Amino acid sequence: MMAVSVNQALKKTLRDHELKATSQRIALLKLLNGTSEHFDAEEIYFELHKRQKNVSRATVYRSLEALVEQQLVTKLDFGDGRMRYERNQGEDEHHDHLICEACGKVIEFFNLEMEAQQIAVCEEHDFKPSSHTMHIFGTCSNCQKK
Amino acid sequence: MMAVSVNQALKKTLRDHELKATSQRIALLKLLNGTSEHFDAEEIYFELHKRQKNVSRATVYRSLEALVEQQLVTKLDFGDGRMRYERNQGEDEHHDHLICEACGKVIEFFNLEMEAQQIAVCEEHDFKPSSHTMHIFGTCSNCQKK
DNA sequence: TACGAAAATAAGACTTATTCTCATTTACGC
DNA sequence: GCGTAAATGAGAATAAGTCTTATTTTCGTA
Repeated sequence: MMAVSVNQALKKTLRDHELKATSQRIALLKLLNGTSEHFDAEEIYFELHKRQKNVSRATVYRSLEALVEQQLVTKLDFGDGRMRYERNQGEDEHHDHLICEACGKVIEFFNLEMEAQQIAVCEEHDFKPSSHTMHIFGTCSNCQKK
Repeated sequence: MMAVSVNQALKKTLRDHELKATSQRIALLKLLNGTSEHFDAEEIYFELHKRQKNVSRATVYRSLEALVEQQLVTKLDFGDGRMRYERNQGEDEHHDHLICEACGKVIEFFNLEMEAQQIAVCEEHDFKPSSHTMHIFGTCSNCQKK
């Protein structure tokens, strides 16, 4: 059935990144794969248990770390004291975030001009960038009306 | 002597912002005022003690919170698990940061075009911004040579 | 200048996200 | 199928930051 080949694909993805294909990592990837939410570690732990995958908290953290290192997952810091995680879809799926302080909603955006300016700033300072965070905090359309 | 009038000025600053001018807050402002470093709470605690101001940790956190709320101080999150603080110099001293992952050096920059793009993105999404973080991580000029 | 209410502080207990330890289990090349 | 290196589980440990409560301080008013 379907599930088998999905698992096979995830196994291959993991192995292609020099990670052992443990059932825990497969479950974790599958979870992040199937959502646009930005889960934190505790939510991931809870969601996996809901799906009968009793992965330990330590493994959640360790696996996420490994996946982030392999750039299969991105670690996000929205400034509220815990990290969030999102699946990297393709090669060039980079985006930034608008974060609503009222309802927690996260809007993803990409702005080429902004990226270009970042590169320009780095060049000015002879700085070699490896990553960046661009988060705009404020109030979303919906929450402004309330 | 000099120190008196500096203290008087800081007292006025605090009172102008509806904060009681306690010796702890004055010492804290004076510390941040006199440095371009981005101290974390523990460093501030340590520096104050070095200067014979035995402010408690709780007060360091509470005072910083009050100063941030009054926009006298900016709270920065460089993603390493603790918050940093910097004095706001004037009204329009906003800037972003290049952070060297090798030596920890922080380079401040301001890019008008980038700020303009941020506003444009917000308008596109009918999003009302209150603040943003733009941090570029990478390797500084010096560390690239090593 | 002294008084008193409200606010701020000190000290340390507490919380919460994350990391570490170590005994046990699992993946996977042979 | 075997052996070894890597991964996991369970819970202890850590660390940044918050909370509690008794005490002290600020500052408007007398």
